[in-house]
Amino acid sequence: MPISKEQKQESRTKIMQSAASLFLQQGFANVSIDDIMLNAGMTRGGFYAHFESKEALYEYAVIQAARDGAVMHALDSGRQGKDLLRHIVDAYLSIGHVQQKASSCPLAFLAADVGREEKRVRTAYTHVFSQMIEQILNRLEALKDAVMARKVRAALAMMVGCVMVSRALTDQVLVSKMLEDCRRQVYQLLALD
Amino acid sequence: MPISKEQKQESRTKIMQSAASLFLQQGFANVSIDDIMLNAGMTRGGFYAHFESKEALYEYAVIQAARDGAVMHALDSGRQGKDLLRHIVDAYLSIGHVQQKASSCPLAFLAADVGREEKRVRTAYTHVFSQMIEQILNRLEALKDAVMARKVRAALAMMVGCVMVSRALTDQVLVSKMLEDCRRQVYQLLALD
DNA sequence: GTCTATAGAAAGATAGAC
DNA sequence: GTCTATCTTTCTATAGAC
Repeated sequence: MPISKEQKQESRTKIMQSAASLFLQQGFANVSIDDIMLNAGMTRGGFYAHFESKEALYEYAVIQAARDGAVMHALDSGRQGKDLLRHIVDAYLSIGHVQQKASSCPLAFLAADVGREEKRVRTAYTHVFSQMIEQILNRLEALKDAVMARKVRAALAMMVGCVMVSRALTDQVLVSKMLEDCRRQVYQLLALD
Repeated sequence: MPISKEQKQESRTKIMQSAASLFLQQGFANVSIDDIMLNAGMTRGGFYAHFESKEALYEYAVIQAARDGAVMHALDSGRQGKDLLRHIVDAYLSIGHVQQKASSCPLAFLAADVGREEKRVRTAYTHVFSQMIEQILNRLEALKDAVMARKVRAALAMMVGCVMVSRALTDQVLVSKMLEDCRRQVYQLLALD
């Protein structure tokens, strides 16, 4: 790849990472193109050399957010079977995930926004969701079957709902209960004890 | 109450209902005060006789959304015990709840937005969430105990996560799987079979 | 490809008539 | 209390220099 093409790709990636991070923290509508570009170390005007509109960027930002997310990193760690599942569940249903807005799960914190977007964005979300399920199942080896697939989907729904609700709550005792209740049920559902 | 006070209250309620409906469907940031007032049958200027700002309204809109929601209506239906639980779960984890943006659960579709708001809004959400759990438990009579409370919280998290994710997905086969998987697990968790 | 400057539209909030 | 009119800010997107 020529130098200029490489540099363009580098800028493009920076923009997508910046957008993914800001959309996760503040929501699509609350982030301006100015915010995205300054956060990426550039200025407003350069944006349209990479994306035709803010909406068009959203599609790629969803995929970028998944790539940078904690679940994908856990999948890259080489863990397998129940060890992998425990690792994902413990990290996901933690106070840190509720409090630190910096590294949040895109499946949870982009869901409401994405549900209101056009088809292209929702298709990107669907792809990310399906791939995440599939990759988890592929690391379960002997445990992988249709029943396990159903359990993983249900467990993921519970984890997503738990962190979403918890982040909106002000009562920290209730947040702790939610995390503990859901962790316990997911453990039981996936037979992780 | 004098006529004028009654009329003011009536207008105020209309504004809150209009806002609750629009915030649920489009998200807080995508709805303008103009939208809210026109949807309530009034015009822009009158807004500030009722609320000091759009943010201040949000707090009351969260409570109004819960009052108008399907779960509260199920609680008002007089059902009790497992019959009530089945009724709530079946209505919640349905294609209708995923597709019809008109009457959505505020605990799910306001969560991401509320999590980014100031304390007053999040306190209103916390109050709504706690009350919903408490009211469900109070209708379970003999079934009500600490273990059941844990199960209800976990079940609610799964239901919230399921409809949130499902509404963002484009693959309708996957949506059906999510709804069915979660319904099955919630039934098992709450012993509704 | 990235910059500064700016056009054009939309939004939150206020002023004053009735 | 509700209306129309308007101030001010902010945003998306474009134009033109380098």
